[in-house]
Amino acid sequence: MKLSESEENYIKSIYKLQANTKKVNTNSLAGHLNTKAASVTDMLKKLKSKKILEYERYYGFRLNETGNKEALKIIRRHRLWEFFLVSKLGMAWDKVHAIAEELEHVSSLELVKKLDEYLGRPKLDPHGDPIPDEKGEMPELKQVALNLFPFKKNGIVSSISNQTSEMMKMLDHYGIGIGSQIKVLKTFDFDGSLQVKISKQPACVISSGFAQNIFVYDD
Amino acid sequence: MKLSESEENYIKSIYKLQANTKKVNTNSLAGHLNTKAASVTDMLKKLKSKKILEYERYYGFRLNETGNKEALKIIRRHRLWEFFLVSKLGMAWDKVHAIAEELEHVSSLELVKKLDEYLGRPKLDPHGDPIPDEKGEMPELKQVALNLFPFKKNGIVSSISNQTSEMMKMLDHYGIGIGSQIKVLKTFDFDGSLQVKISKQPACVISSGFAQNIFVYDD
DNA sequence: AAAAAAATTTAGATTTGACTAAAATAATTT
DNA sequence: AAATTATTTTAGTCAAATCTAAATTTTTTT
Repeated sequence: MKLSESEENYIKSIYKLQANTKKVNTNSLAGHLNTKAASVTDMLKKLKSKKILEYERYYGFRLNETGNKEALKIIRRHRLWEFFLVSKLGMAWDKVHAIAEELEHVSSLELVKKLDEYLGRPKLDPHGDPIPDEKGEMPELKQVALNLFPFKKNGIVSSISNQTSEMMKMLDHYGIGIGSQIKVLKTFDFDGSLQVKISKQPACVISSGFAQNIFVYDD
Repeated sequence: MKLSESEENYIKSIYKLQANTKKVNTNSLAGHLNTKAASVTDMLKKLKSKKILEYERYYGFRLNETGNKEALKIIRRHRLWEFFLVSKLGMAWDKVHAIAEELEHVSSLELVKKLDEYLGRPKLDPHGDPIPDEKGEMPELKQVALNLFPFKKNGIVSSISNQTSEMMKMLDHYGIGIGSQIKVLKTFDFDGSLQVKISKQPACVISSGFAQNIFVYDD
């Protein structure tokens, strides 16, 4: 299905709004997209005619199966790009959203597939939101601060909640970045510090305060 | 300067055409952009009013200083993305142009800067075309097949002119990829094979046929 | 259940970019 | 240098996506 940038933005917003309410209404979508209700109505007709949307006038709307699949593809691209921008380019996680909003509309299947592989098939984006897989399945995972992560489990670093340069220096020193493998071996009750193993490096000890800012999910 | 996708495509095409002829004419631009002369005229007026274009009706046109700078920015983005797609995602060099045509319109300055750094500030794209630097300067470099590259000079691999899986296997074996450092130590006249040093690996010998497909530029 | 308020849709305009057909201008040929 | 041909521009449409203002439908209030 070939979709315009605008259609894709509508689909994405409807997808997000319909998670909360059974039927989405025109005004809330207009609010979400920063546009006017009349413009929304126009687009709803178009999406209905493209058989992406269940829509009866005056009664609200929601995406059908096809629409949901399209939404998941767009969200997948968005989150993969966010992951790329943070983990590879080292951009701050609060700056990547706007750029990913543009990149997500480049829809080459091969590109998305190769990008996913290159990034190591990440499951969560840097905000901790799940990245739908190729089939549109959402991994049911949550990220947890490293100090709350269970012992001896393989974790993957999904985000860092402190983007200061001091934090960066420490991350760099320990060789920790988005996507790194990490395992907690034990904790010391005295000051809450943790012994951890990072990828293939020898085990080391990190402070509790440091660990609180490192978010991890179950591999 | 904020430019629409369409405006950017016009600017890019004018830039390319004006390299050959002093003044660009409407029909050739229409041909280049796969559109009609009348549409071109409309856009010329717009670009003139945006003070990007020197244009007198019926007499041809060319970009002014501002226009040239904008063109170079777009070309820079295009070629950096092509480099990314080939060197990092491993896409075939004849497939990346179409995708880069879309990616090039994402114009965040920070994105371009970080991408450039991440890629190691490449000077040529995978087709051997120069990548303008941040200031819009075009490096004056040409790629040469490795078998014709001078001895003992540091070269950077810029493209591979044979994208078969057999070739890929060999490249992989030798640890050669787009962006690799390479130096020719000597050649053997008997069969034209070359002793080369690749990045920090120990020197090794490669066949002349292999070297003919590896393009390199002077570092 | 009628009136008032809120939400939604329609009608008509606007902008961007493209198109066709006709008119204007430039270049070429005789 | 006049006529023909080629190129370019103008005039008028069209489609996508937006908007405002008015009309319609639903919901809420009295």
